[in-house]
Amino acid sequence: MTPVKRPKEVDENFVKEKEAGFADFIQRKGLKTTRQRNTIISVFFRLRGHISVEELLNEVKKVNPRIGYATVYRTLHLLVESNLVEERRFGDGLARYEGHSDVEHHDHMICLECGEISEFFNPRLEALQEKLAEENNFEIFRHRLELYGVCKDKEACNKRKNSKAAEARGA
Amino acid sequence: MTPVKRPKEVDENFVKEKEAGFADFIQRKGLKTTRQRNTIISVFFRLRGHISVEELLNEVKKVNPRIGYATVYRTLHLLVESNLVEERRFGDGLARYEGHSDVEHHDHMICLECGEISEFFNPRLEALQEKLAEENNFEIFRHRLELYGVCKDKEACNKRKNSKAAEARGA
DNA sequence: GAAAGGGTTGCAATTGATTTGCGATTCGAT
DNA sequence: ATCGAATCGCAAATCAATTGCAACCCTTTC
Repeated sequence: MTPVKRPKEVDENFVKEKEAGFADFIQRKGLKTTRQRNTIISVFFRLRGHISVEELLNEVKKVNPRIGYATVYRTLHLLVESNLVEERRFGDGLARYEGHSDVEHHDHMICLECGEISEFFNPRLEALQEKLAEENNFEIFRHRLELYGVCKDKEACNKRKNSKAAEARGA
Repeated sequence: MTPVKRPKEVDENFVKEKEAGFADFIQRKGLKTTRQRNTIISVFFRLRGHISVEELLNEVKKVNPRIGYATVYRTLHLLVESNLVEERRFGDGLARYEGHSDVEHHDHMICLECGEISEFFNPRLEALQEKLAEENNFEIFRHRLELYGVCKDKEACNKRKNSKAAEARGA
């Protein structure tokens, strides 16, 4: 298995690249650059993990409190359309967004106890999927694989669960 | 690849088994058998494929027009809780339900053109997932794999797409 | 560098799926 | 048949997400 590691610190080059990519997209589409969009994407690409709209909006509001849900939603749609961001749904009923192409395609393992989402990538898995599609006369554009279960390391798992619970009470 | 085949005809034994399983569950939980629940599960297990709540309600209303959304939703939740039915979401924003354990666990290929959902199962894929989880110190309870793409058989694909479009106009 | 045209924003209202409150009804153990 | 609890049906509420619209702000043009 190849666990996917995300950089720990904000990579300014990465952010710049994304911002440039978005500017390109905006231009190609004949849309406009705006203060709000800049704020949103700048904040978004400095976050890591699987961001919900609410989480993103909270961060965005720290920069510009007048930005509301609608603009965040609309900008996120543009980001998805521009292929700079992927939308995911893990069954808790709300969409999460992930800046990708830094870490290449990957799949997810979701712990039902502590909520930890780990990412992994395995070329044999990918190859096998291609093979199966081939046999079924099907062409894969993208796929989604999610493993739901629990961490075997109960100690670490409980720690995460508790810190999450504390967070929920506190905030 | 092992495509999963569903029986073409309603299998009365299968339906009976499911009904019995549900009765068991209801009893264990100290809940009650009701006319509505009986109707809903009887109708549900005679349908095949990935049923949306609306589809199910339509069918149910043919038997008892007074049954409404709430009861169907509530019954479906019980069915999921009892493990007789699986809930799935394919990204079109509405839940679909599938009676399972007739056809064992399987994954999905979804054509983005014609909407066809095919099912498949591959033991190597399953084994590989287990292996990856093992290496990551993770225990899998369940997983979800969806391949999104297009049928290579354009003719069949278009036919399905058109018949679906016609249906939408007609109904 | 002002005006024009069109995309964008923020807010509130809307949608669409799903859930819930509640009075009326039905179930099932006694 | 009776009684308490579970269930139903409906309408109202919820929740995430979308949309209508008047005010606003980019960009291009002159």
